[in-house]
Amino acid sequence: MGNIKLEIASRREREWYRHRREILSAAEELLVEKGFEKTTMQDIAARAEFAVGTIYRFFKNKKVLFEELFLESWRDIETKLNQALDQPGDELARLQAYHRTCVMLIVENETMARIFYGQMANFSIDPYVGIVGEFREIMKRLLGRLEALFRSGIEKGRFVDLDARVLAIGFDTLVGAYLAVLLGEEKPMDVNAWIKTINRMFFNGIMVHSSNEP
Amino acid sequence: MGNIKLEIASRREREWYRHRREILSAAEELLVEKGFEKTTMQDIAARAEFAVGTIYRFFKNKKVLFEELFLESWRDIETKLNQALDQPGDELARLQAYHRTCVMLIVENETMARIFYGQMANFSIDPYVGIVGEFREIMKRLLGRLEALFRSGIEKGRFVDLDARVLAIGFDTLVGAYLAVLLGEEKPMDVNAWIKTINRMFFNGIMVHSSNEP
Amino acid sequence: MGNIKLEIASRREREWYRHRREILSAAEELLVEKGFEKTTMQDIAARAEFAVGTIYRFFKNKKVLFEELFLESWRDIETKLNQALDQPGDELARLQAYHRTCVMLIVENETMARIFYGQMANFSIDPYVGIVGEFREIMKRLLGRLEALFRSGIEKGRFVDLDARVLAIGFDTLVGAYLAVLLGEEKPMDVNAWIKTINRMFFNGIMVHSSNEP
Amino acid sequence: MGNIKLEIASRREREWYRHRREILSAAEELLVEKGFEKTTMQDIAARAEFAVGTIYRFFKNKKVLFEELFLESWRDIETKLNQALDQPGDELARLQAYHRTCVMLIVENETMARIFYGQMANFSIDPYVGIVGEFREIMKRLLGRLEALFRSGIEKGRFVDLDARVLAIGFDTLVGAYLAVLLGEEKPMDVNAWIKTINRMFFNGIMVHSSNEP
DNA sequence: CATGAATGAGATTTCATTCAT
DNA sequence: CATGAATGAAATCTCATTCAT
Repeated sequence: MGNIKLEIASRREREWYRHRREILSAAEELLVEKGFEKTTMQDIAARAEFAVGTIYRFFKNKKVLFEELFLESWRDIETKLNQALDQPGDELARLQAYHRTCVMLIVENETMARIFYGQMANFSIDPYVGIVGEFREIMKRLLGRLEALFRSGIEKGRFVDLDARVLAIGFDTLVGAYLAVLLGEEKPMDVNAWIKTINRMFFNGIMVHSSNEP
Repeated sequence: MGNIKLEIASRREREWYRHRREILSAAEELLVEKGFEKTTMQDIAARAEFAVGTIYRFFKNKKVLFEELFLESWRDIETKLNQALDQPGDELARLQAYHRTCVMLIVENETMARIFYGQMANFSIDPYVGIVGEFREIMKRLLGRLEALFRSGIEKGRFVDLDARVLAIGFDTLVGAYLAVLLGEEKPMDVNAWIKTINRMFFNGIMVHSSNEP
Repeated sequence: MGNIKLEIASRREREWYRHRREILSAAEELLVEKGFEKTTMQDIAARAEFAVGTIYRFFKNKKVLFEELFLESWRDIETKLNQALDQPGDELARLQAYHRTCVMLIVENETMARIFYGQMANFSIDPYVGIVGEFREIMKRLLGRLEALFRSGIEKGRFVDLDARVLAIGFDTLVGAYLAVLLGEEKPMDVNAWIKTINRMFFNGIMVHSSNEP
Repeated sequence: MGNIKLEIASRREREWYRHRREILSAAEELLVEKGFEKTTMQDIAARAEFAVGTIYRFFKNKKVLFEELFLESWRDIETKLNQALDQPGDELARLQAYHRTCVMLIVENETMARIFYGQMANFSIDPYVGIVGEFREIMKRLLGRLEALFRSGIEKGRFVDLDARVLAIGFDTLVGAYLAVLLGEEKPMDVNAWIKTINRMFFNGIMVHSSNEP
């Protein structure tokens, strides 16, 4: 008996979560296709195959819907990047793990990575969704960790004595640039070629002994 | 008589052009403040101190207004960057001129640079402004020139033998990263420190003989 | 067996009736708190601790729910006021009984009295609740009885020869004014002071021999 | 030249005011016919023969529209009643002037009087229009003046020594009762008969020397 | 020409009602 | 029967665009 009840509750819950995901996915698709302001709740409802009213059972309003869409993805991204930075190994190994994770994220989760990875910062979304703050916090935390990593490398004499903050920003930006390429190019660039070239270009520039062959 | 008419016509023309600029400037200000969709024609009219109807004498509709706003700025940016790349001197000197011009453009013309330089991506999401194509063309032309420059440097044995296209993209992105910093930081970063660090980091990585002290 | 069935039926019936009351009470509370249009069926369901669908097993629709809510209260009020007017004693005594009953009703059953007693008017504006007719009938019957009482008093020479209808309306309105005071005042007025003053003011004005000390 | 300009401005202004009145009148009609919540902006626009958007050029939103509708009428009512209370003559004369003015207001301006005169206080309008406060202030001011008048009469020994506040409320309510009659009756009651009876009934009850024959 | 009042299509959001579980 | 998720019609409000003055 208890099991049956539990199962029923569980099924409901699972269904609820599935519907929520369907709505968020529809919203994500439309966000890419039409942008935030041009995506209407009618659009989302139609794409998710629900009635408009149903959308509002899951999300208080349009703003909240998109905020939750962003936050869920961003937090996932932050977690994964943190895991990369927490890997065992020296500074170089960690940065390379960060790099690989970024590329993976971009490939796996293009939409959100596109927005998250440097390409968002302000635009059409900015004035409407009051979420930029959270986004900036996440960015600030990640940049802070990168900066610490570079500082540690500089102190240990592994990296040349450049501004750790600029290095962190530069590294992060370079890594993110792959996205811009993905967007702009008709034929997507080869991931490995990209990683290899960035590694050489960037780390050759900052390693004290340029014996870095990844 | 003919001269007078010409003068009158000329004055009219100049006035017409001046009004057009006032409208575009108002639109630019509002674009930064409120974003594209949230900026109304009434807003623009009020800011430019014209009547709404008057705006429509200058621009067929809202879409065209913003397209012309972007195109004018972007073409100006392209011209200036081309001039930098056309300077006398070797590849390194030209890249450094490009770099300096970018920073100058960002500082002088933040609004458009912000949109142009790397922040464009989620603008590309918005199909309303059907101008992304033109933007990509400009980018493609500039990247093509950068790529050629790198290829030339590699062929002359001045740069290490990396993929010229990746180098071009990487360089351009790094240069544009200054904008992200401007946006994200409370206290703006020192321009010179930035230029110096990027120069070292990047060119140390790709110069065959790292005797580059700008 | 028959008895058992009867008992079961009876218990069901009693439960059905109890649930119906719970729903009506919830609706009444919300009516006061939020007004008719702003009270949603979801609100009522939540307050009554039933599911929305259940509400519809008791009442065909929202309109009917509120109609039944009003009618039940109003019929109760009519019954009690009729009992007051049926009391033994002369005209004055009956009017005073009517008066006391009104005050009691207002105190005991503020919500409905508020709607019933004089505050109804701009409810009559609302055509949604098609119940105004029934309300008017009840009012008409009660006013008719009051008018007859005044006419009888006038004929017996106990009241001065004024228009019985206007007297009835005036009396009824004065009595109802206590409600307006209850609503408008921060510190509620003393019931006894109110009754005493109204008695004197009103009956002094219409009694032939003003020896009326209630 | 100046005159022409002035005239043009004036014409615009007059037209603006006229349109505003047309909208308010349409809203008032519909308020009586359908109630506040059931009256839609579409309704008002259709009745006033404007487009919906036009209504919003005159009133920020529905709430404000109705607030201005009420306030304008209420302030007019307050002014007229104050004028009645400011008339030369003794307390009795002023109260009778107040009474006559009320009846006149009710007859001339039924809708607003209906809402203003005791019949509003709380209902469908209450939870939506945040104007009840202003309404109560006006009521409080008027009741205050009535109370002072009664107190003055009591002190001069012209009225019997009853609670001045209850007298004020009672008088005001009685006077307003005519409205309830207007609403409930098919054949409207004779104004003069009403005034005469109320005068006698009420003032007989409170005058020390009942030589009051108006 | 310039003006800005008027327009009305379209967006967001609510909520009475239904119906599969 | 009870439930409450789903529905979609309808309400409010916005704003690009037109056009009489």
